[in-house]
Amino acid sequence: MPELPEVETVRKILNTIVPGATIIDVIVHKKNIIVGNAKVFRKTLIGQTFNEVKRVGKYLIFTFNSDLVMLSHLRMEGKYIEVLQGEDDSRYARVIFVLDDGRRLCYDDSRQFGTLELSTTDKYRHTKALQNVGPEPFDINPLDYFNKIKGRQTPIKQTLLDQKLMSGLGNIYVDEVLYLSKIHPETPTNMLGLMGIKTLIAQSVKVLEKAIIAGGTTVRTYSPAQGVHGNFQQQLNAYGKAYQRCPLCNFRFKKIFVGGRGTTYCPSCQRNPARALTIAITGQKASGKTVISNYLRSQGEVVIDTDNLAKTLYKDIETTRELEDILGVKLHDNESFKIHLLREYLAENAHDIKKVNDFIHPLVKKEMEHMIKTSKVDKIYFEVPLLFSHKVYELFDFMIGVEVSVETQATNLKKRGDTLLINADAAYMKNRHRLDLIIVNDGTVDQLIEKFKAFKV
DNA sequence: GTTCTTACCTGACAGC
DNA sequence: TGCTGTCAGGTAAGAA
Repeated sequence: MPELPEVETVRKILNTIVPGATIIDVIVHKKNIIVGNAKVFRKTLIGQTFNEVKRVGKYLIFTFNSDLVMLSHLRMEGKYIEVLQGEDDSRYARVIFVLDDGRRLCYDDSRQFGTLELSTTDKYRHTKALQNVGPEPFDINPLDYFNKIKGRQTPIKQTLLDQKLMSGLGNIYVDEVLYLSKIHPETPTNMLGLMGIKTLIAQSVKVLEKAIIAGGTTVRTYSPAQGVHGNFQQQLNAYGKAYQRCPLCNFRFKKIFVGGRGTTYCPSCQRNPARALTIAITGQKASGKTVISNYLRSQGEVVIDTDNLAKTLYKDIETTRELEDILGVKLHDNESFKIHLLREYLAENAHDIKKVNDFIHPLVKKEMEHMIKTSKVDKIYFEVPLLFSHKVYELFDFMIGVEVSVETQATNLKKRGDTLLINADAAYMKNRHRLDLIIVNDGTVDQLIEKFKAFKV
């Protein structure tokens, strides 16, 4: 994903390849890459000799031995590949510049998000594209930036990604900057003071400078050019580290979505001042979750039981009617929902349990989100047996799992005459690597509580 | 003016 | 094995 350091790396490579070369033909395989008329684009470029390649934000600025300028944005997958005489064009060559010395410069872009646009030396700064490019962190005046953004309520991550306000940061580096600044990505922008903004700009400069020296970052499908790999991925602290341990606090990095972007942060180092800390208590069936919940309540903590939340949903006639339609079976008697009818149906039609879960769990998740958003306390616990269903775990900063031996579990289940239809243990076992703390409940209730007390946030 | 949503596009990968 | 759905994310455009 080309952000400022990757674009700078591409610029440096291009300056060793293109200056002095004259374009004798332009082959446009995909017209949608070109801003404006592709025929005019081709005709204008033929006969032009490349000069220096410059950069503004994430735009490459190709100059020529004339007043012509070509603006190139790589977007997601764009790259330039030099092809020597006799070699094949690159796999996703969308626009090919045929040079007078037999080489070909391929603009390669599998996803075709990139753009190429012609302008002139005196006009390109005023094109619509560059009008939307704000100052880079190296040049920005912190007070000006602060004054522009201080009224915004959007998460700071989205503000930092807004190229009009400040250019250069993309999804990878913004996570790094926020982690190093110890600022939660969802912190409302207007909750950060001038000092916070100054910290973010200073860290942006540091991160981008280091990344430029390392030649950018090579992740997933992106590398700056064929055979060229940046090394900054080895220095990444947060990006791509979801559910690994934070080296500073040993809690696990979490992954959430901010403005639709995958976001990794450390919930312990990066606290969100705008909402309560969220802690999930999950575990195998009959493992002792409720014992911990009751202990927390006795200590004055707020603990929400998600099983009860689900039961509340069954009191809403619109919800139960919808469930009735989904299953195609009668669940009401005298306009009143009867849970025993659902239980009886599922006992005989176990394959429909998934249908019920797919309907109920998202509703429970939504209700939980609402509770977190509107909560006035600074810490809120949820007892969540099905934490790993429908990505409910994304709601939590911290997660604790309680486990028991098979024998103890069997004894506990027998004691309470358990008739649960839903088996959560498989999902739990598959996802337990995401948990911050696993408590093995192999002793007395007091011993279980003592083990839980080791968890401190 | 701000905020949110959708579209652009295709390869990689997980899950069934 | 093959199919389907989801995710990756920079930016523009339009709606709210």
